[in-house]
Amino acid sequence: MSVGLRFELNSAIFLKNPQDTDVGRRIIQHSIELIHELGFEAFNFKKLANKINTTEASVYRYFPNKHLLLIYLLSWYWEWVHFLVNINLSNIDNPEEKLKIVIYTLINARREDQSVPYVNEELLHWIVISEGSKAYHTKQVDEENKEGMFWSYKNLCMRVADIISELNPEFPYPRSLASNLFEMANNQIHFAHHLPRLTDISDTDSEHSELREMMEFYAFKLLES
Amino acid sequence: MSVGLRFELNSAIFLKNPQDTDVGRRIIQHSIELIHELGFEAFNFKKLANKINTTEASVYRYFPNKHLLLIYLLSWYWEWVHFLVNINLSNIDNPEEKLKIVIYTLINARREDQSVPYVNEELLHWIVISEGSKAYHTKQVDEENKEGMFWSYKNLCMRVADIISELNPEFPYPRSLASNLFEMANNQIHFAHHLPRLTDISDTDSEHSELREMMEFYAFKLLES
DNA sequence: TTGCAATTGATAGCAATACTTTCAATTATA
DNA sequence: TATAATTGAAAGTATTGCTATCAATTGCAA
Repeated sequence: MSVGLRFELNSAIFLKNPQDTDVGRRIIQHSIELIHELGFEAFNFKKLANKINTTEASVYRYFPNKHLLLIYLLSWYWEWVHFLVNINLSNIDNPEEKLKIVIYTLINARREDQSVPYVNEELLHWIVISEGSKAYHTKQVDEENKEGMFWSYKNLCMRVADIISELNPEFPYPRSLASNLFEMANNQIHFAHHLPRLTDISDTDSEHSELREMMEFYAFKLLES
Repeated sequence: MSVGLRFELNSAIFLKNPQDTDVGRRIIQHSIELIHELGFEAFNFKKLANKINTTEASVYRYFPNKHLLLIYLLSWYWEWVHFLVNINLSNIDNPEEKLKIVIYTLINARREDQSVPYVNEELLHWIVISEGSKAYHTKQVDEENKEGMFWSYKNLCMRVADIISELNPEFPYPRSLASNLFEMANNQIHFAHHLPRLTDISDTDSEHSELREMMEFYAFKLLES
């Protein structure tokens, strides 16, 4: 039984596709809850196995370790955002409008009603914000990158870079601006929440409209010719 | 015997000031080398103790755990950059010039000749780039922040925010721009090195002059009125 | 210079983590 | 209904993260 959306993630990330089985989907669902609850450091496969009434060994049959599970969740998230971006851009021609929609979707993906029963997109967004950068801040980045494990993130990033270039073909830093917008979106939310002196946006704004305004200001100011 | 520079870091970070003793300074020196060599995840106090011919127990007498040792090293780095910024700005009045110098110092601090015998500033810079964000991406951020453990970073960031406001008092996002410049400096170097499709700057440029140009472009474009 | 305090070294130990292995029971599929 | 794939159960191992104890050494103060 296949339910709802299904993303084809790089098979180097997992040992057995968790989208295919009940245990697999329970791993996804409850690892999101547990990582969100405990933080990535305190999270482990034993606790996860207990929570979903299975064994450590079974979890290890899907993922070689918790780091790859994290990469899996993050890739899933970026595939999902990419999917939403595609939907939201389908009728749009004006590149300015496109960039605005991208910024909106980056920040507010969780508000879209496209959803998957075993994924809590809002919690997953918090994981992306709090733990996302750990995916590629390791000694094994290069090998993992060679295996294509960051493809989902890079691909979406480059999609945005293309829109930036479309908007202003003379702009010399489309990729850096794109990746910076992604990092900024996450960091500024994180700072607003935990280190408020590092940001001008407030933590109370659950729609992130201040952040959205700021990011639009950044992007369009930088891109004006 | 006190040697060279000495920074007063928040005493909540350590149990005993490592700057004061020989073992302490060896901990600093060799933890930098070892974290750089192994990455933060594979680094631990046992390996460190072996490397400096002491015991695990002794290391634990200085730092309660490796996470706080990381925070210590990062704080040391930001204090040191702050110190260099202060020196480099001492005769400068023009706020544009100030911001340029800040950007230069952020990226090229390791080239300055002010140095401390037991700290390899170049390696430490790599640690800041690769492991820096792990300091505040944990479940304990809020407690640690309450204890003032991120003061060095926040303080320098706010110093830069002040320069930004001086340059353009109307600019609505001085803190966000400051923190974004910090994050950008690190991330773009990291990307150039490991995930080159996420940036427009190249990895070959050891002086980071491309990055510097880009960051100046960003800052001044955003701040023009 | 003796005497006390602080620091370190050496050793041991313990609970938790990150896996791996084996084998039997169950479930899907052909 | 046979066969393969999947899971559960249990046990085991090496490493990690950390604490405790006590003796040896060193620093400093009277």
